[in-house]
Amino acid sequence: MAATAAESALDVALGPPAKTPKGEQTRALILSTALELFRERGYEETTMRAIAQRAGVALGNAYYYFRSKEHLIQAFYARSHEEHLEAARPVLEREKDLKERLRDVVYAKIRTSEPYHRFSGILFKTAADPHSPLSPFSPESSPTRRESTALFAEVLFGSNTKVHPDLADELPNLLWLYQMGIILFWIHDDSPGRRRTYLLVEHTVDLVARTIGLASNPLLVPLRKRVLALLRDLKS
Amino acid sequence: MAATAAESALDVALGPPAKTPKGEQTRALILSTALELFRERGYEETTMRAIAQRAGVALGNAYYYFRSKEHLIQAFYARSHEEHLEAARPVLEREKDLKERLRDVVYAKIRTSEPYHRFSGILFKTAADPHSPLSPFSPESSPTRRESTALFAEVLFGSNTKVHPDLADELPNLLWLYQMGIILFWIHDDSPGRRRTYLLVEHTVDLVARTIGLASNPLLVPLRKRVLALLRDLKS
DNA sequence: GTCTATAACCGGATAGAC
DNA sequence: GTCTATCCGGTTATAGAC
Repeated sequence: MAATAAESALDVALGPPAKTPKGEQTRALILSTALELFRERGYEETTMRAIAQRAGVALGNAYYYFRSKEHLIQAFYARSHEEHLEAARPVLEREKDLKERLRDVVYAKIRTSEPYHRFSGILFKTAADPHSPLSPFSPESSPTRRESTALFAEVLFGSNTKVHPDLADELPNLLWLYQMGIILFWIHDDSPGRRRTYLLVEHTVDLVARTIGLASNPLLVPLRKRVLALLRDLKS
Repeated sequence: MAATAAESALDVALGPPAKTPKGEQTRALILSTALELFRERGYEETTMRAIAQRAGVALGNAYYYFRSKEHLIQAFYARSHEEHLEAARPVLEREKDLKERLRDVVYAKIRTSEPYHRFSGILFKTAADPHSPLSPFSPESSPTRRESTALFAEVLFGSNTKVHPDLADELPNLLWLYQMGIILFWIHDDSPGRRRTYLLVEHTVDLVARTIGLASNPLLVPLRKRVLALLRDLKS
């Protein structure tokens, strides 16, 4: 189920041309060559010509499969999410405590992204541009975003913390946003072993989990209502 | 005082060549022409050749004053901050309530940035890359950032809210970060009249101001200590 | 120190032949 | 699906004028 969903996201991310098995193979070759070079030299330093050459295809052929250099990033998103899913699955099956689940899922994201730390800076570059189809908020990214959000829904509803029904719709989105914030921090984090990022997660995850648990507390009803009203208004 | 500081930031942003009055004038001409074109057509669609042509200078001359197209953005930062300062000054003199001060200063930022809303997307693109000298977190940007932070220090300490001394060092930074978050939202906000952004500010500013006021409350000592410890650790 | 003119390089992107 | 040729614009280089 999760795997099927991930594949569909990949399709969207990778775009139309994927008819024949051979074509599929060529695209995969180009993509992995590209990521290889990105890891080795960084994004800016990797030219489309270099990618094509190492992959043993013509420049134009690379553009046949990927509309632009940036679209390689979109494909990377999708692949990265798949790896995240896989790394997160065991935790979700084993652990039932919300805080632990949340922490381990976020850790999984960071761990699986680590080989691309340098490259990810560029990734966020395109992410911040609202009109780019590569923005995580863009319609083009919505499949991957939806799946990523679904993962957080599972973090939430598979835990033994009672989630107040009012929050059920919005919380997964907010957790996804929380993870985006962590990643933004991680991108700027050059401490050894990404110490700072882990520190930040360790502390904030506790805060988040506690807040979710407390949200049912009668004392917090007005605050909860207010936050929910704001969220609703922001969408309209 | 504020003006002097702003000028020094401009100098850094604009770079070395600025000896003669004539040169100063030429640079200003190139910059305003560029911003004009950015506003009209957007960043990507504006070529350096077009900027040079409309400014009536040779292409090489544009590069004489601005190391790259992106460096025009750095200059834009500095200019934008100056306008923000100017727009914020009357508020800071008139109003003493923390919440009002904070809101109006953030509003001033949004209002003065409004003509560049489209362009600002690109701006954030480059901002998000941690290795770019244009990142607001980079050393190159630190003068403008420092001044921007100083503005929030004034918001804080010029108000009639008692700020707990433990927080004095960090709060201005956090408020600056808060404003960055608002701007990130604003960039993605295409609602008429930027309704959503104003809504978000309206609600969160209240939360922020309240939290600052409550931070002295004995009940919150443990939380305050914890947050401060985290912030300290994140820097080490 | 400022500025012009012009040519060239490089790499992302496109067109069109096969 | 794949290739070659070409365009376009950021950037650099040069050589020289005021």
